[in-house]
Amino acid sequence: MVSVLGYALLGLLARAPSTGYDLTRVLDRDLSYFWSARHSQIYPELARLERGDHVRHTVISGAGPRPTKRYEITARGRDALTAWLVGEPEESIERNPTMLRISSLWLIDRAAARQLLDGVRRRSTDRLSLYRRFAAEFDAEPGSADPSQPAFATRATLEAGIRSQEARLAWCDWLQERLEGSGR
Amino acid sequence: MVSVLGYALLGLLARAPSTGYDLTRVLDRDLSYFWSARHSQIYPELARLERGDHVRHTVISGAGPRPTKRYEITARGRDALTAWLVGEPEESIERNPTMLRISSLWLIDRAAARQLLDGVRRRSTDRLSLYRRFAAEFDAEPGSADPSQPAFATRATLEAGIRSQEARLAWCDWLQERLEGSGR
DNA sequence: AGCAACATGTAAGTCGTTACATGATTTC
DNA sequence: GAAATCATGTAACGACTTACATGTTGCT
Repeated sequence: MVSVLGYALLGLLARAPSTGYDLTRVLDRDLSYFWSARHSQIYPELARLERGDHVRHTVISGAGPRPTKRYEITARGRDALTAWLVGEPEESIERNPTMLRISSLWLIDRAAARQLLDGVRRRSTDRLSLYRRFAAEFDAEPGSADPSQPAFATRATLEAGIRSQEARLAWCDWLQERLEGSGR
Repeated sequence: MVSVLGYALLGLLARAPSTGYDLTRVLDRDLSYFWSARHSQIYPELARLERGDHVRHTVISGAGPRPTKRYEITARGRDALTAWLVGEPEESIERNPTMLRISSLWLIDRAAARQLLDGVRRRSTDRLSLYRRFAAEFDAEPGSADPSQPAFATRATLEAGIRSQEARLAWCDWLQERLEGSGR
């Protein structure tokens, strides 16, 4: 039994062998816009994946107080990952704090509503420009057009992020018009 | 200290007094497309909100083995809710299993990729038609155009859902073209 | 010499899900 | 009279966050 976090780690390890620290940089610090995890979750999960023979490690030289471990995916791990990709999707339980706030928008006056909406718009704008910058970098590389390359998949997730933020910004305009339009 | 789930419950109770069972129907079964919770989480959370004087209950006649409790929001609860609405947003940690799958799309062949993408498209289409049906119902009512009515806020979240799904479907088309276009 | 980055682990606590438990009222 | 719905609670477990703990290497 592999958890979703386990599949996230397998997906990264299928791209390149990495240390737990490398994986943490991707999932905690960097561009973790569709999955995130802290190192305190990642290290135990790697140990569990190893117990299930989905990854294996070799000790390499490194700067930590403990032995530095370089993990790589096993054949069994790769099989489990590809089986999951086309398998039944988990019920994605949406938990969207922004929309939760919006659902109580009727409680506050127009000025407060504008403030709330401006915050949403600003964060969305920031996200969008970040994604567009990354997407441009990928488009400059050759691998991003080849479906068998990791860069292709990353570019696809970036496109989803871009379109999602564009849609949200258009929604902000729609809502603002409805707010201002009413003689409240 | 009120949790996000606490604010979700306060938001519902600000609309109408309810039993824990009523709240469960909304957050677990019904249209819980931006927040969800099970009854085992809701009942203890209501008790905690009551300890903090954010809600209060009165016992009414009902069909359960225990006394049926009708909760209503207090002035303090309403203040906490409106303060949260315009306060600092929590870091919304995106956890998107669909995009996690897509990020490993490069591992599988064209047929499997098409299968994965078709699943995404189908679920998105279903969601979209559901949201559109609900939105049409709201548009028929008068309150949905008045920003001080709960129906206005619900209609706004529905619009966000609609636009989000439309964007995802357009993204599916984009990705499919890029997949088929390459002579893989 | 000092600081940032490297590097891995555990512990305590919160949030959320699944399962256990119970029994009255309404509908067919 | 059987089944669905109403109605509230607890227990065990898994997922995730925050905090504790430690020490090396490389850069300035």
